[in-house]
Amino acid sequence: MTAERRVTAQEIALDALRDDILTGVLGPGDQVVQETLADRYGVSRVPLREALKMLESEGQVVYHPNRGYFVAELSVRDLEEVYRLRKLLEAEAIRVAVPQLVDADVDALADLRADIDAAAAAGDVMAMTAANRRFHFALFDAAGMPRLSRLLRQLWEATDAYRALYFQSADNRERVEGEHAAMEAALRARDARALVRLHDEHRDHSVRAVRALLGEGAP
Amino acid sequence: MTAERRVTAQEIALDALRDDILTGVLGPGDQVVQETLADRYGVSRVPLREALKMLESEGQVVYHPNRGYFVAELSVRDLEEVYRLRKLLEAEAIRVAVPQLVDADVDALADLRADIDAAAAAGDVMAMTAANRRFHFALFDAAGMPRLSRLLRQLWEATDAYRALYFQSADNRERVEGEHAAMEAALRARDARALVRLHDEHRDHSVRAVRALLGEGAP
DNA sequence: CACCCGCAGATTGTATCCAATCCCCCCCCA
DNA sequence: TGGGGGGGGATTGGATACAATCTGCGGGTG
Repeated sequence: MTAERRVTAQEIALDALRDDILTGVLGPGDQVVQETLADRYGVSRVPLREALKMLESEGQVVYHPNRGYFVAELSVRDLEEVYRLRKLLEAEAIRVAVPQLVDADVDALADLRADIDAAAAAGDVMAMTAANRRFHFALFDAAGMPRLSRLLRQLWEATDAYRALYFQSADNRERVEGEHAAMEAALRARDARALVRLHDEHRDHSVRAVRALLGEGAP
Repeated sequence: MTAERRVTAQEIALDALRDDILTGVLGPGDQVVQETLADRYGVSRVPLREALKMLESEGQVVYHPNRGYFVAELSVRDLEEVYRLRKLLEAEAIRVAVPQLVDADVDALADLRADIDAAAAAGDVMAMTAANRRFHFALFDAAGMPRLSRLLRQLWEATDAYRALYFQSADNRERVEGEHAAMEAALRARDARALVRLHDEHRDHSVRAVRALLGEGAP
């Protein structure tokens, strides 16, 4: 099912929208002007609107009938809620996944972690955020709970617009590198409890940074 | 925002689709033939497809490019996952909500509970499932965590196609009535721990019943 | 007899077109 | 001066039309 080839314009539009939101081309609060974007993506408005409906039900955009779609803005309150839910659900994913990991899984995770560091070294923030996501979700997906993965993806995407900013600070990138190394050690030790704790700290750092970003952004 | 009047065809289509899935007019595994349904709902295929995209990202239908949309089928494994996630998230909602409840909230919840019993007494299964949902979500929503509410709604909707069947048994209806009464008592006592436990038992009963339904359904 | 090619009907995917709605600015009037 | 219409342009909402794709079936072929 996941192996279905994608050629539809809706998929193109969905990917392009996600990318524009992630990279800040579409910033929080911006209206999504359908004709403009459809032209830019080389599709018509119908598949673009279908893509927007998916983003709407994920909470990445909000819809006002007859007025259009707007990139969702996160309040500090929203942000806290997202991270609180992530804490709950990621802990569950980790507790389920860790006992099932075989050595090959751990090695694969190590490779993914290396990708993050490589992207960081190359100074490619976009590649780094993408690799970062692959690393974390490889672990979450290992729980074998597809709905849980889906919910987590939604929660991560809700803060996509802010995550790229987070990684632009060299300080943050460095700290993340260290945290990921610690995670890998816990993985090798199959220490779920430690891994959960490391994730909690990891999130605490990033929520603090993003909260600061929100603080400036909102007058 | 929630107060926006809805007149768009997409909303009509979305409601109609949800209803058809809930009532079993569209059963698990059925293909959603767009033209047929669009005609039945009195809309064109464009807004119908937008509604389908929302259901897709909620997991109520699955999409195969160039083949169409199909009502999602739940495996026993899916079912267990949905209930496991509900357990986790509902416990969180309850723990947050209960300390914030004022007497008026509890009275409102009692009224909603009365609605369920009234519908049950009238033998109106559809009204009962609707009232049941209002009762539970009034509590969850009281946590003041809109994203949590949204995730819970998605999880509930994933089993909508099976919930109606559950309530068709008089045994189940009777047990649920007793469980709800116990919940109300715990609410009045502001006893979150007891309320969480009652919800866990409540879910255990229904997951068992739905699992039995799935067992027959899948040869 | 199994296989595969290809056609016809059905269904989906998307572009285009037009109607409905909204937003904003300007004008009018008290 | 302030408030209340009321266009007009911009934008969205939706229906239709057509192209692309899939599915099922029949016939030919090894």
